[in-house]
Amino acid sequence: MATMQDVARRAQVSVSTVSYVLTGARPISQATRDKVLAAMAELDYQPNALARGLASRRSRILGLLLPMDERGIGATETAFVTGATSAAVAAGYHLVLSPIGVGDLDELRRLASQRILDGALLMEVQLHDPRVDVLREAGVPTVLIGRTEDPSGLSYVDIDFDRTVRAAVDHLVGLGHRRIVYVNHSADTIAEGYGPALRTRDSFTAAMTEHGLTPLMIPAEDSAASGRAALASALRQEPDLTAVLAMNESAVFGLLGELSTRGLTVPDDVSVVSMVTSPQVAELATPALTAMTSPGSALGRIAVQTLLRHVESGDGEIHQELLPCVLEVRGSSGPPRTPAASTTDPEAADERSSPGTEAARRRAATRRRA
Amino acid sequence: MATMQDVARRAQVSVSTVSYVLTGARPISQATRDKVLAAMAELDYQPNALARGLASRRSRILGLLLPMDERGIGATETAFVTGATSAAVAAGYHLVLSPIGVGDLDELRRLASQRILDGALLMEVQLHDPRVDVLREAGVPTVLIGRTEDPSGLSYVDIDFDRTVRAAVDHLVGLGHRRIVYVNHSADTIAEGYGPALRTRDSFTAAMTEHGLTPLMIPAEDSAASGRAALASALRQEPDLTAVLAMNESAVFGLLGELSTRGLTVPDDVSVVSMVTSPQVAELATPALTAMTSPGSALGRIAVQTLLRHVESGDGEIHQELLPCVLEVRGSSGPPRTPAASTTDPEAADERSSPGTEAARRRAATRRRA
DNA sequence: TTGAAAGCGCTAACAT
DNA sequence: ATGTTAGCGCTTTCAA
Repeated sequence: MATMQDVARRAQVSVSTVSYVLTGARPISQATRDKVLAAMAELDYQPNALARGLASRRSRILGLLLPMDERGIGATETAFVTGATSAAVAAGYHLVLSPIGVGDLDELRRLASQRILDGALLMEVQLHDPRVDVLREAGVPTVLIGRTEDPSGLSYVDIDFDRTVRAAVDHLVGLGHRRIVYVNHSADTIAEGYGPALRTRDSFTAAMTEHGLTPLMIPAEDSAASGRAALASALRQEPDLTAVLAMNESAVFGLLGELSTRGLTVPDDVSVVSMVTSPQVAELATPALTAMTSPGSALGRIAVQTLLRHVESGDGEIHQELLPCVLEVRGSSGPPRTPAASTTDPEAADERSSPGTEAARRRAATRRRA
Repeated sequence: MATMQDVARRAQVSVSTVSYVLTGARPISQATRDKVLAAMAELDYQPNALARGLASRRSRILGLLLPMDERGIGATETAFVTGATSAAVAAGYHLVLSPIGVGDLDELRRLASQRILDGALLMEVQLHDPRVDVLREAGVPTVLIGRTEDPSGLSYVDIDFDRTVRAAVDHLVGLGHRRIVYVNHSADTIAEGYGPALRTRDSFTAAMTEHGLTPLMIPAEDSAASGRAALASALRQEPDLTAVLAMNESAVFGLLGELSTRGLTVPDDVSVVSMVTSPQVAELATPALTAMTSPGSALGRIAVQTLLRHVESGDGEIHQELLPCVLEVRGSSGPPRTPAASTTDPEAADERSSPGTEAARRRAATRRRA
């Protein structure tokens, strides 16, 4: 492995000159630069990142702290990761992911205090997230993906949940829906203080109230079974519901299964809108899900750019930015069958008595639409 | 940030003694060790990873090279990652993920030549994978997750696709199925030389032939739409099929949707078995999918242990290991309706002429089972 | 059982 | 515009 010494010798210059053509920290004459570059190419020289990091106190490595629960990483997070990675590479940094959650504080402390990372991106931020403190104590510049309860003094990028929820509710209300149920994350998650769950809850309540409608929220675990249960519970509390807004991607599938089991068609009997869902996942369902698509890649890029500003300027100014998800209408949302008056419609009444047959007939008619 | 100097001074010993306490590379008297440890604790000393790496030529960082396509990382891969991470941490290493695919050879070369990684785990290995060469040229010890076409001289851990496919086929044949279709990954993927697609194809052919059955394989893109098309194509080529074995997790959902659209119930009309699928994803479907569960976490652990053996012994001996997936029977598989003789059954013949209505009737009957 | 000191490969003053 | 050189914080001979 060639070192800088080798390059310097071969180009007949000093090591510092080689270093400076690499870093660009001071002007080098074109002739010298060419000699050095040629020598590098001939020797297939690659700088030693550890040596450079030790001398410059900059590892040029950014960490993306990404808790991995058993459910995996969704397409939404993936888009974020790829956006962040390409932004980092474009700036000459490496972006490494570390599957560190709120439970692995010791490993985080190790990683943060060993001066391996120039900065960190924190995903899945809780309202009270101990990782933020660990990173601050270790002096590692950080950008949050998400927000703590009081994010003053912290840079973050996050989804604009308020605008996202309102856009979803507006879409459904615009179609004529009045009885809309919101299937949120689990009660535990809410109790833990998971921001998206709390913020969407509040925004949903506000949006519905402003429309003169009654908000009903049902929490659901991150599983299909819980989605089924949530739908059952929703129908119990609101038998006339015509639309479901769901935050919980796993639950959505159970919810759809339960609707089908009950002979209820989507979107004719019940419209479904999925929040913060990638197109890929939305297309998995039958019919494909109308969804609020998250700006994952853009969030990743902005987060890295913000972080680099902090890293390179020795803590620059705070940057806080919210991006809304974008509504993408697919097959799972449509106008309600009987706008707010199901009993006046004889066919609808009939349908209620024998939903299976009726639903099957209707499905046959709409088959080719999906 | 305290340095080793500071610790040495405070403990009244030399820096080398402090270093030896840390590395254990030579015996230290208990008294001295205690002094040093106390000083470290008092100063909240953390070794500088870059300095240590430069001096020892060991970064103690392992890379997990994990291509991230737009579909995200499944629960299977996640289990692998967590298994690998905990094994690495237990050995005092960091495990960082880098979203590097076969397309990012330059970034890989950078990462590999900069001496940041002591070793690498390569996921989603292709039969002819250029990343292997890049890593070998850079002298980075590597363990494959998966196999190249000729893996001699390379350590790897992989799923035992042959045993997995045979177990799945045996399960279906044992239930009485004769017409079984295999929905594989896409034709492009196969052409590219993606190992799992090729190996399962061959094993499926062999297993079916050994049972005296005719193998039929249908390729499908990684999408629900393609899963629908694959089912349509399967029914065209094999109208009497009673079971589908699917490798492609995304396609499975489209396939299930298409079955439902056609009024075919699972598992009464068609049994479905999903390969290399996590319990979490299997539960998303309605009914829950009978699946071959991958040994993700164990694979991760074994891969890291193998890699560390290479790293620490300066290339130890080759280790190659295959682990099969385990069959987990859920609601999507059962005995076929008419064991291998559909034309002798009048009701079945009738069903063929008007599948929609007939199926709907049957569904009403089985509704409560799911 | 411990200490002294020479690097590891690079950056960044300080010179000229 | 370029060269000289003192570290960065640690590991690891070589000595004692």
